[in-house]
Amino acid sequence: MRKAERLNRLQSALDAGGYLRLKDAARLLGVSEMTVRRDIASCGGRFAYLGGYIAGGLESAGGMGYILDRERDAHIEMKRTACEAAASLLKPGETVFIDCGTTTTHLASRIPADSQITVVCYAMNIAEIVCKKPGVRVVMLGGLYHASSASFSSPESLEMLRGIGINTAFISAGGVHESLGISCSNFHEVEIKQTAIANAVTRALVIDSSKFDQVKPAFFAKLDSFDFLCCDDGLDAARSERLTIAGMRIVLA
Amino acid sequence: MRKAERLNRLQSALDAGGYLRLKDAARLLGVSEMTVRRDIASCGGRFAYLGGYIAGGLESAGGMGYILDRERDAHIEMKRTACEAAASLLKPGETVFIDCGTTTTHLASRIPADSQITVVCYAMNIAEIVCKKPGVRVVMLGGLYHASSASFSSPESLEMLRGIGINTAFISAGGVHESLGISCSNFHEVEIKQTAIANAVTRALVIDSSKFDQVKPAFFAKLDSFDFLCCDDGLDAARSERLTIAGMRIVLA
DNA sequence: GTTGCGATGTTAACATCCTAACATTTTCTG
DNA sequence: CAGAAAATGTTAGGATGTTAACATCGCAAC
Repeated sequence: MRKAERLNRLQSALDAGGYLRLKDAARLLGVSEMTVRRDIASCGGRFAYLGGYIAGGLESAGGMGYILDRERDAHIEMKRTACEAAASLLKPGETVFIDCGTTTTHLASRIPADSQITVVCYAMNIAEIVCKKPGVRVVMLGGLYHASSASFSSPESLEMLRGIGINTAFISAGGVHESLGISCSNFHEVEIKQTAIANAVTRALVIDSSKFDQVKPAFFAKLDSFDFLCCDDGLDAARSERLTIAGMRIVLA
Repeated sequence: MRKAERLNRLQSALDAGGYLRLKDAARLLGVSEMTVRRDIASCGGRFAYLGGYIAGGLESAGGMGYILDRERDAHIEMKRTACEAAASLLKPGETVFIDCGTTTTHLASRIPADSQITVVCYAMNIAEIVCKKPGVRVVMLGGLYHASSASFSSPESLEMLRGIGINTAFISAGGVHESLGISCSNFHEVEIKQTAIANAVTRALVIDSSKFDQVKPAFFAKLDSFDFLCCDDGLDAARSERLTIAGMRIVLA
C-alpha cells in the first residue's frame, strides 16, 4: 500500500524534529496537498497537524505525554512559580542536580544558556531542555527507561552519581507530609534522589503547594534532609512557620 | 518589563513539549492575540510560530539542530533507504544497539511500537524517538553530553554496555574506506561502538552510499568486523562485489 | 497637568487554510 | 476486459490566520 510508504517518509523527515509545510510535504511525497491531509487524518495522532504545518508526534517529552498534559493544566502556574523561586538559587559555574517530574522542567528552562552551569539529570524531559543550551554542560544518568516518569535508572548510574560533586540538588516530590516524610510515585527514583541529596552541599525541595499532606508509595527523605523549600505562594502562614522552625528556609518567587 | 515575563510564561508552558493555540496563549497571558503575535515576533526564533499555533524552540534533537538540518537535506532520502534495509534485520523480542548520528534516527522510527524490542542507545535524538514507543524497552547509556553528535559518554556507561547482550548492533559511520577502515567524527564514540560490536551476535553497518571512500578522524573498526551492510541503492556493482567477497552481506531496501 | 512615547487593543482587507462535494485515475476482481 | 471500489485530484465556499494601519491606554519626564 502506498499510503503507508508515504507516512513512513513523513515520519522519517519529522522524527529528527522540526516542521514541514503542507505544501513542501506534498512536493516531497509527489502527491497533492489533499492526499497528504487525508493520510495524516487517517492515522490519527501519529502526527500533529497545525495550521498548514506538520509536526512530529503530538506526545511530548519521553512518552508520558498524556499524563503530563492532564497534570500540567492543574498546577502549571504553581509549578512555574515554585521554579521561579528555585531558579534564584542557581549560580553561574556551579553543578546542580535536577530531579525528574513535571515540575522541574520549569526550572530547567530557566537555566541561562550562558551560565556555565553543569546539570546532572536522569529524565528525558529535563535532558531535552538542557541539552539545547549551548553554555550548559549536561551529565545524564542512564539506565532502563521508566515511562511513568520519563526517567532512567541503573546501578552504574548510581555509581556515576556518587562520583559527582553537587553544589545544589533540586529535588521534586509527589507528596510532602510533615511527620511521615517526603514521597514519590516510583520506587526506582528513591535511590537516585537519596544519593543526590547525600552528595549535595545544598539541598532544595521544589514543589507546588498542592503537594502538602499528600503521600505517595515511595518515601525517600524526611523534611530535615533539606535546606530550602522552593514553593509557590499557596503556602499558608502556619505551615510556613512550622517548616521554618524545623530548619527549612522558605524561598518564594 | 512585562513582555519578558509573558515570554517566560510561554516558555514554561511549551518547554515540556506540545503546542498552544494562539487563542489559548492570549487567554493564558491575559492579553490580546495581537500582543502575543508581537511578543513572539520580537524575540525571533525563541518560538516556532506555525499557522495559529505556538510551538517550543525550533531546534530539533538535542541541540545539534542546525548541523543536522543542513546535512539532512543532502542525503535524507539515501539515509531513509539505508534504514529501510536495516529495519528488515529487526526481529520481535530481540535486543538491538542503535548508534548515534543522523542516519540511525530513520531506523529508530521504523521500530514497531508493539515489537517488544529492547533498544540500547546513547544519543538524544535516538532516545527521543524510541522512548515514545510503548512496547519498546529502552536502555540509555548516559554520561557527559557531546552536542556535536547529541550523544553521551562515560566509563560507567561502557561498563553497563559490557553487561548487555545484544542480538544486533546497528552501527553508523562518517566514512567507510575499504583499506583504511571505518571512521567517525568524534573520539568519544569509538569505545562505545567497539564495545557494542564486541558484544553483538550480529553486526550491521548502516550507511548511505555517500560515505564510501570518506575518512573521518576517529577510526573504530575494519570492514571485517561487520556481518551486514545496510545501504541505499547508490552502491555500485564493483564495490558491492568486493564487499561481498570480503565477507559482508549486502542488504538493500 | 500635559506632553510624548511605547505598549497594547481594534478593525478591516487580504491571504491562507480547511472541508466537503464531485471528478478523475488507479487498482483489484471476476 | 468490464465494472466496482479505492485512492487521488480538483474545485469552491466558508472559516481561520495574517498583516498593516490606526485608536487607545498607561506611564514617565518635564
